[in-house]
Amino acid sequence: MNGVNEPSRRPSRAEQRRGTETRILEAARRSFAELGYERTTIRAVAAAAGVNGGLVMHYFGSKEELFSRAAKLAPDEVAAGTPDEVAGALLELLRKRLVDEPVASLAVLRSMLTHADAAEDFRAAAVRRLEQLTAVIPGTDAELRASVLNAIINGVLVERYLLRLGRLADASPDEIVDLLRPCFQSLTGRDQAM
Amino acid sequence: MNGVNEPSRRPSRAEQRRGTETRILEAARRSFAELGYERTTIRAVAAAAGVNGGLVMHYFGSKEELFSRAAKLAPDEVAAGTPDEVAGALLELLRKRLVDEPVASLAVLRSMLTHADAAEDFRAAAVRRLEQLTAVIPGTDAELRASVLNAIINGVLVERYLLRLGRLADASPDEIVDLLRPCFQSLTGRDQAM
DNA sequence: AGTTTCGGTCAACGCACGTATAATGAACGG
DNA sequence: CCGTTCATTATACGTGCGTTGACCGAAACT
Repeated sequence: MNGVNEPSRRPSRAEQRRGTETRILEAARRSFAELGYERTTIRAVAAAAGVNGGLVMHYFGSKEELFSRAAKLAPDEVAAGTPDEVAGALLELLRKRLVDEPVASLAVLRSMLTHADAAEDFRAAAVRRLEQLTAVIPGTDAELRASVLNAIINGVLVERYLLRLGRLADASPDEIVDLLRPCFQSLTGRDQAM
Repeated sequence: MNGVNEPSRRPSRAEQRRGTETRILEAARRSFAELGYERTTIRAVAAAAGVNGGLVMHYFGSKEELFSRAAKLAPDEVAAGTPDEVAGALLELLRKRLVDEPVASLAVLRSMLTHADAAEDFRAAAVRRLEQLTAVIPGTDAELRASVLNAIINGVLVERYLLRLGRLADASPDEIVDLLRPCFQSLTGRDQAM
């Protein structure tokens, strides 16, 4: 009667656990991204994941720990090259984020703004990313340029996904990236005295 | 014994009231800017203003209302002109914000990200500002350009004052503005087919 | 003067949250 | 088949918050 291809075996305890754990993490990510750290409640996350609130505590120990686990994201590297290449790489990075709307990085971003303490780890990660970006930009003010580039990327993401303001909220990634290319090329030091 | 020029008259009730009210509003602005909407507590604001918590309620009725009153800010107009002039005007606007670190606009910005409901009014204001900016930018994609410009301004402010990340946190306004000039000129449509 | 108005304090309520702990029942290992 | 483990639930505790209403005392008014 039931599907033949189905294993139909009841999931093992380990599978079960992994399953609910990721369901909780996904729900948490969504909530942190949409509501920020403070307004995200453990009970609501649990409900969205279809489990009891106590379980979230049992698995993650505390809200802060849940946040850390939910908002972990792979560091994005940007290779060295000519200014235009660096600009291109950064724009590709931005495009990727615009295309798949990375819930995790939104969770970090929004939560860094709502509860800096909770996002202390991510400050460190952001600083590292800045340093790395600085290293591939020429000029004496590379540090500032990197910082501004970072600010623009975050600004665009914030306005599109968090504030949902203006055309940036619905424009195609390609339009946005194309519009920003001259900006990025200027900031990565295209007309810099080497 | 006391200063001769001092009126030394005890302040009238109306003066008294206005005084404490503005003290409360200032304290609220600072708190909203630094902590965001959620983490700002009425009691803390009251304490910072040197009054009792109940009084804040008495004067403003609710936390939301306090926020609305505290975060009111004058709309900033940007005059029409050539693309380079518009860019210049926008940069001046940014410079002003970088120089006097406008607590009010930070309060709005941070709170729009922490509690969108509370900042509904300010969304409307932001939309109006965007429309106005769109009107002075040439080209068919003026709307998107305006939105991106707005995103950059907010991104820079967020990174400098809210995240305090990288060199943007301590660089001089002039440096920042100079660095962004080419960006803004490109976005205001300097090389646009009219 | 007496009375009203009103800036301001104080103590309390109700609620929602993070968290802790005990209990349940099914999977697991022998 | 029995004891253990462990995923999961139910319940309760403590706290801090927004909000309320009663109260006090001095200014304002007549």
